Amino acid sequence: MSNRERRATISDVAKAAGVSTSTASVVFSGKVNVAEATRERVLAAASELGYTGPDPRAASLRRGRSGIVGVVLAGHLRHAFLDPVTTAMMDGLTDALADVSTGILLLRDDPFGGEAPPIAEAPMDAVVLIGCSDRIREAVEIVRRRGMPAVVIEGDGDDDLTEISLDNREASAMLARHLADLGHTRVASVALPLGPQRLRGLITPDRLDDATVGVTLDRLAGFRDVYPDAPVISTAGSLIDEGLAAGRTLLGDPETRPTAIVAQSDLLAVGVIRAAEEIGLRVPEDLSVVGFDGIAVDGLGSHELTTVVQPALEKGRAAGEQIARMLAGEPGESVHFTVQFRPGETTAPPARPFR
Amino acid sequence: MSNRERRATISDVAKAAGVSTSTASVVFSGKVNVAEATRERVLAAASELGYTGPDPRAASLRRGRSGIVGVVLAGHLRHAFLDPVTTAMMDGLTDALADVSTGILLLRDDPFGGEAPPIAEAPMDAVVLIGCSDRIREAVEIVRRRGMPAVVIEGDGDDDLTEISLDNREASAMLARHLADLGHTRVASVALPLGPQRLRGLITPDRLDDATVGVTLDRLAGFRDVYPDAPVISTAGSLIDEGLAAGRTLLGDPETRPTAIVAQSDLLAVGVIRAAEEIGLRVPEDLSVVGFDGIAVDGLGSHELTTVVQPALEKGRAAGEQIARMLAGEPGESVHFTVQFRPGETTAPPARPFR
DNA sequence: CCAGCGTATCGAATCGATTCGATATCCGGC
DNA sequence: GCCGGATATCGAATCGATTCGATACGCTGG
Repeated sequence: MSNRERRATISDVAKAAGVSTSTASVVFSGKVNVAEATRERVLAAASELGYTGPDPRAASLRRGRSGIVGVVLAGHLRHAFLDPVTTAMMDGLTDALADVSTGILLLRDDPFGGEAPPIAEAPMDAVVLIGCSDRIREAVEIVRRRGMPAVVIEGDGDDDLTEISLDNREASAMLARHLADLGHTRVASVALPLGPQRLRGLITPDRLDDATVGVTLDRLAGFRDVYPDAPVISTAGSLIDEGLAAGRTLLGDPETRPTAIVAQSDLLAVGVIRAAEEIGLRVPEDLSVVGFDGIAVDGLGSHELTTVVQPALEKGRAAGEQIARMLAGEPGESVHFTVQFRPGETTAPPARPFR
Repeated sequence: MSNRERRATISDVAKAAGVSTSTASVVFSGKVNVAEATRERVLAAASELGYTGPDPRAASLRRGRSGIVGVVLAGHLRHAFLDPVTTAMMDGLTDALADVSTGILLLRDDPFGGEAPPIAEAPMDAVVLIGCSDRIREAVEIVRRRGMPAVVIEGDGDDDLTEISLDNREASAMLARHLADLGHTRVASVALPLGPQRLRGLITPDRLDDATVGVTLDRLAGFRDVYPDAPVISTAGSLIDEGLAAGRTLLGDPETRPTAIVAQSDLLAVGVIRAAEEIGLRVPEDLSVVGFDGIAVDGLGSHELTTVVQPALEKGRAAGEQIARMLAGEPGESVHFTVQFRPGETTAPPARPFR
């Protein structure tokens, strides 16, 4: 009711109930037995005074825990959440963290070099870093200095931090080999962004040198293990529209047109297939396409794409579990996941075996 | 370096630098002038001791602010972020909040009646409630008692809380009238969920009584303003696949088939169009379809759908701005937004004007 | 009837910073 | 040479809870 008055504190409640603040405190935290009568008296006093429970700010100072786990996503939020893999990971993460945290703090990885980045001054107990740009590296350094547990998902781990990884290279090689086994020799690839600038276009050796996104590089390396000299186009993100644009470029010239395309994500693959359909190519008869991720996308019956399924939800969950462990004082353990090949209906032997 | 030792505090730093803790404090907060020499001495001592800046927990207790704004989304996270409107709002929100907050705390609106809901014990300065179920009502109550500013986006506001709203009813009526003007008399609608159970199927009067989602009801009311008796099917969410399923149901029987369908979201509309195409109906010749939202969806050239465009980003931004105002001590003001009609190529006069 | 034990409550220290009024220092001006 | 007024620094109170060792009390068993 009272608007401008100071809010009641636990010692006000204690006083009103005729007990010590310590007793009042345990009534709320429940960590110690309290006589039923006392408990009721305190609760009554609390509701009398409009006390809504311990101030989380004070509690977190005293306990040294705020119950908040931060998540840093590479790139802008809107962009990140467009990716089904990211959302699935977030889902697994929140799930695994439910017991140990009240919520997930979404941190912008500040593009502006403003005084202090949020990651340096947010009241959190631990951090999960998802995706990886050069900025992440910096973030890891800050977090480490602050002495809080951190888990990196799909970052380029150099040293001893806990990370959740995927066999990107092997998986990509497996997909490429699948195409090679079918007899494809003229193959191209559509890649995820190479760096924070998200430049589109053919990947050249010097662009590779500047690249910072580990996932892209690993998947590319796997592809190149099988097709060392094949052309690769980078995109601005894992989007159907990006795959469409890249597909148009790759398929534009009938002379140089590949017979198969390895897309670094399912969404890109869908875009490539659209591009093929646009110009009258049939998939898989005229063009084979493989993706990566194995996610179900709304509006696309998900059963046809030949791809590898990555355990996105489990990755998030694993990250959450490691955070929970580390908060409990145990050391974190890196976890490595493996994809599963899922044959679909978008690959077939090339129409006119080349050569 | 030291692993198990107590972390350095600001008074350690002050001692090492030979100044008072108050001086050391202002070196970090920058709120008061400090002589350059002193500042450097303190900074040197800090880095010497591995001090990484004031503990956010302590700071937030003292200041009474944690710099965190909570966001409660109806339903599960994964689901919420699938909706482009939600992500756009989040974008606007984080944007407007950048100055006043270090990050957005994603709160689950706990499905389990576990002791204390996160919203009651998270250390945040204000809350934004998005979407509206009955649970939100409860949440508002808690937040109000805790005395923190709150803004509701598209909730069913009863009393004096600050809310961001949209002219859902008028907009829907406008769309329906557009169809009426074209001559459609046999019209149906595909609605968003009515309640947290997200039941699919024909909406009956008694189902309406139990409905809790304001947006759905408002859009439905607008539609019924023009077509009072038309059939309406509810879906489990704003998804292409849901629109597809509903479309199949509505269009299944050639006898009762409508000549136009009002979908309560663009994604639903896309699904309906797919359903029409499946059974060989042409849009708009055989079936007119209108949507709602006016968002650009990846993978769908967005230029054809007849719809209304809602300022999703601005809604989020407005919410953020109101939060910022309220945190500055000014009273919050509700903001009402208006959609804009965007004619597309999915509506036309009915093929055989009925009757 | 008393020793011994378990349970409920209490006191006081502590978490780590921020902030404001007070004090010290230094300068120019008269 | 002294006073008024900036400017920089300091002291101490305070934010609101949690926690642990100590105390008081009631009960059981010998």
